[in-house]
Amino acid sequence: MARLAGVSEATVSRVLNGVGPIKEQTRARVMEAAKALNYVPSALAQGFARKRSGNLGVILPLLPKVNLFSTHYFSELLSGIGMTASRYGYDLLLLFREPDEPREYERMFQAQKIDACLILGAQDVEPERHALAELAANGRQFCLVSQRFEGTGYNAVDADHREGVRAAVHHLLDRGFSRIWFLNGPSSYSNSADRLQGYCEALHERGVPFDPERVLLGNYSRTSGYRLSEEIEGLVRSGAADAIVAGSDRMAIGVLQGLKEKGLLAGIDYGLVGCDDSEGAKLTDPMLTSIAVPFYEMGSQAANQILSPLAQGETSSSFQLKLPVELIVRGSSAR
Amino acid sequence: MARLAGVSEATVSRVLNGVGPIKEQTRARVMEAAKALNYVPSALAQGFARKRSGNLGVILPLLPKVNLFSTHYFSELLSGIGMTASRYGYDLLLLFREPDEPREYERMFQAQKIDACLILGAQDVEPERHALAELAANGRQFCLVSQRFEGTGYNAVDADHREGVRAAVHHLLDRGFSRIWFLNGPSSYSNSADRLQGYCEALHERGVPFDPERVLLGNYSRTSGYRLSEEIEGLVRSGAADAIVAGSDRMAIGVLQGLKEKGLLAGIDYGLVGCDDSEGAKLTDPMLTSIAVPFYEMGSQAANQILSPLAQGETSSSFQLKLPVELIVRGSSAR
DNA sequence: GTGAAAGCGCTAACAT
DNA sequence: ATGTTAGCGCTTTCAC
Repeated sequence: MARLAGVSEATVSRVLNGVGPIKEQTRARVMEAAKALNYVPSALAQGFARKRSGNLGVILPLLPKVNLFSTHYFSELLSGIGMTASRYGYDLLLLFREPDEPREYERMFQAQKIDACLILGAQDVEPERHALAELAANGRQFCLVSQRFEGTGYNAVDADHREGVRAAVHHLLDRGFSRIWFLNGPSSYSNSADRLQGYCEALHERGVPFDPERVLLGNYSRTSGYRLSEEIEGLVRSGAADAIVAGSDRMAIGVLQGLKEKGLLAGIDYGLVGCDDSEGAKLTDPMLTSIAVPFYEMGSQAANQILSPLAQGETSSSFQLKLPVELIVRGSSAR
Repeated sequence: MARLAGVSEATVSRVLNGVGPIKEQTRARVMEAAKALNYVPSALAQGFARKRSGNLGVILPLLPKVNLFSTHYFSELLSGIGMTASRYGYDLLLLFREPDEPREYERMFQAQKIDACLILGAQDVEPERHALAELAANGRQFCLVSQRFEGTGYNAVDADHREGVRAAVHHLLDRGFSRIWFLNGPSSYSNSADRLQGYCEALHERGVPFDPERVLLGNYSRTSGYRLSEEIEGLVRSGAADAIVAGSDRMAIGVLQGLKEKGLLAGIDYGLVGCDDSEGAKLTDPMLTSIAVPFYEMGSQAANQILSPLAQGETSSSFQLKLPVELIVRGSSAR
């Protein structure tokens, strides 16, 4: 060890960790020795001694063949999380949640693999609720990203999907569309409920009665949108619908492609808006009007909220953030 | 500890690790106690004792605003790596490489944060070569994914890009295109050289002389393809080019969109093929003919090759895998 | 087949 | 301001 090089023992620890008072001279001597020996402390031993791993767990669903969420979603989120975590000296431990396996979040804490965790793509289903309750019961630090659980007070960072869809509907109404349908995703995602609420709210604000018949259900995939385009064609041709707001770009793109095959063009024959402003939104023809979500920022904030108290040894208070979204107008909602 | 519940001490360790001989009776007693106490061994202490972290490092470039690689690429790769790693009881430690920071790969080994690592998106530049040489010098287990370094013998898993582009060129020639240009990416990626070679090879096989003038240079982004579409328009209109093979779907899509704005349609006015068969390939109109790369499989194999010896305590031999790709024909190369 | 004991490399009281 | 010492929770010789 660097003890040979220097003269002391625990002092090395103090110097390297910047703890306690140290004479500038010895500090210099230690640093020098460390450099000379190219000394790198073992994070393993360190963690063991201070009972923390220095890892932030990131739990994410195993996307079998790309579904539900756009991959864009994950990579942006991960980058945001990673950048912020590294600022606090934390590393990311990636944990894939396999579809049917039990969710053993608590286990990772017990094993001391992670000091805290962020949960992406959670769903409001029983096993999930149970796993989260277990974490909460043990006082674990965790934060849900893009999903909230009513009546729990769990930490969460989300985007303001309600407001996004509200803006989208207003936009369509402003453009002269009046029979707007809403294509939503599964209700196990709180996002879905949020968007539906935004849809209703906007209609209400403009004096348009809400008609539950005008809500369709997909599963967030492009295929589900494509499949529904059959039904939607009829609606558009009969005049029952003149615009669609879809809960994801993927579904919107499915609709756009399906209707195009049937001779109906987005932005001309009907208005179309997606959600998430994924990369795909710029690839369709016409390009897709969509609601941009600050994924990077969400990841960054979630990591910050969780890590900042941990790093300072402070006790953390619960938080629920809702970040603003932005309507990006493109050709699919022209007229 | 479970020692109270059972009767022994080190025996618990033996039972839980399935090491050494143990009477079936005691084994049962220990297991029972473990279950009763809901005992989960500390991976931290375990790692400390046996000097290994149980983590597989995954190094990836911080994609600032999505570039070079499609995000599809990373999520597929990560899933493949994650699945395989979990089979070996390893967790993934994600390490973002910031653009200009020194690449401190070796440091993560010294700190014992990881036992081995996979490097994604490496480039053939000096700092990278240096960092890798350092790893090799210290006998670290690592594997490059989607990048090779000539004359080094480093472990690598790659796709057969040469063969992919070769197939693409043959396909275009078969379809009656004859003045095929190639839009390549930066030469710091071995992929780029591979693809160029496939391009030359195919032309050669069909008796078409290779003309270096017909090679354009982009940076793998959609924008770079879009920008080049200006030049390409001229080539197509003058008859100097009637088809393009691009080194990435992103560049191909940029070209497709740019030329469409100028009134030239892929699959009608010219042939177009991309690489990677990303999600975007199915979103353009016409859809993009592309070369499918088995990213998931590549990740899975890389993890397997690295982890399998580690887990068995065997010594590992070096490997260079090249997985097959598949040409997916769609509208952009019709005629 | 199972205990006993040493020790992995560091941190954190406690002394000085 | 710095040295001493006792572990952190496991694995692993080495005896029995």
